[in-house]
Amino acid sequence: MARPRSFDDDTALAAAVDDFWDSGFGATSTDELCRSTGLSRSSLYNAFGSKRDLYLRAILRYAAEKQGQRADLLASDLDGRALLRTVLTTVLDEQWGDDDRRTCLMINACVEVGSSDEEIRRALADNADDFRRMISDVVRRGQLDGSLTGTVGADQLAAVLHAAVDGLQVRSRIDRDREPVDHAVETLLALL
Amino acid sequence: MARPRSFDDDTALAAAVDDFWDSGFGATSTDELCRSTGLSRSSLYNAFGSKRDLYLRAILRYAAEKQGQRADLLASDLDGRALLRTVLTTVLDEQWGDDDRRTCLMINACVEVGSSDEEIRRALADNADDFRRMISDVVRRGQLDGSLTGTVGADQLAAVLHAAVDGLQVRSRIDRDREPVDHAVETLLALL
DNA sequence: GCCGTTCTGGACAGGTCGGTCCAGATTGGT
DNA sequence: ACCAATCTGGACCGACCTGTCCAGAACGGC
Repeated sequence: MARPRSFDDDTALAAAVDDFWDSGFGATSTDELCRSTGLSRSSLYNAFGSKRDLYLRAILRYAAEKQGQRADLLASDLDGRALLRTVLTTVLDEQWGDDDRRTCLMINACVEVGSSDEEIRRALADNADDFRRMISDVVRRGQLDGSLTGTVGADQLAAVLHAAVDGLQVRSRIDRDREPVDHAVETLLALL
Repeated sequence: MARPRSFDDDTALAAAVDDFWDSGFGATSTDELCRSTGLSRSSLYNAFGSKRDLYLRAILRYAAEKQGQRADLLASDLDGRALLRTVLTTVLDEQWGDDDRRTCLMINACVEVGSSDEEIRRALADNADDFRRMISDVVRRGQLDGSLTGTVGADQLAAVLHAAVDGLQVRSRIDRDREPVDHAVETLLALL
């Protein structure tokens, strides 16, 4: 009935995720988005509407991917304490393995956009809730198998652990050496 | 010998701090800096050199102010645990009292600029070290007066506490209700 | 009152920004 | 072979960006 699209939406979206992750929303130009996706301006705008809409789609895609990775981790048969350590170090591994040592796209978006766009805010909050729920599941597993102490509720601990790992990412942006960050993870685990 | 400046450098700098805190480095235009400081373009560039130099000065000024506030807090005669709670809630009070619920300028700068500018990176790292040292002092006080347990070293705990309060600020950007954040502070204190 | 020096207002330059628009290309259905 | 519908390349728009420049203003010292 009509001319078909000559590119794959999700492939283009993946490239946009990387751009926004690199430079944030404001500092990513539509020219750069065209370059990295390989799309012309018209195709980009025809497919995604606006830079802001594309940003929202990028955040949702990133969040869905992360949620999948979390499910994979939960399928592990490690005990609760070991799995919790894995969860925390996996986040930091990803950051320290990145050339620019980028913080999680979600943190970047929280800081840059925050609550100024309700739809984006909700996407960020949903992702944060998902992550906290996952951490809570891990802690609960540890409390049941005895590898973690059970004096404080898993949901409460998850909120603290989530905040701590986000803060460690911020710290990793400016630290030269990873050792203090890993040390903080061990200190955190020693408290549980 | 020459025409004197018709404005106060530090007053202008204070206005620049607020601009950069509002919008970050990239999204703050030099026009906006002229408007908020009341300076003309020539005066702004004559006094501060470039937008990047002004940004660095703004960060240093903000850090110095924060360091002063920390010294004031340390002069309190609260016991360690109560003072630690005050330190953490003061940070969050400031954020939740702000209309845009801005995260600390240092966090913003870490996320936006990171290590891409060595001079700025050092300023951010110095401030983070100062803050951790202060938290460490507070924890040590608590361990000496018995209000906090002494099983983990104060420096180690300070790193965790610093990360947690930074993470809670990120969370505060998108949460609608402050209660979960305060609850996390209490959970954190319950672990010590 | 004049001089050397610094400051100031505003115009200007050269580039980039997000977004629109349209003519022409490309398809599936008939 | 033709149509309706969608996609695509690239020109284009008006706004905004950082930084420069210069003519003239405003001072302290003499």
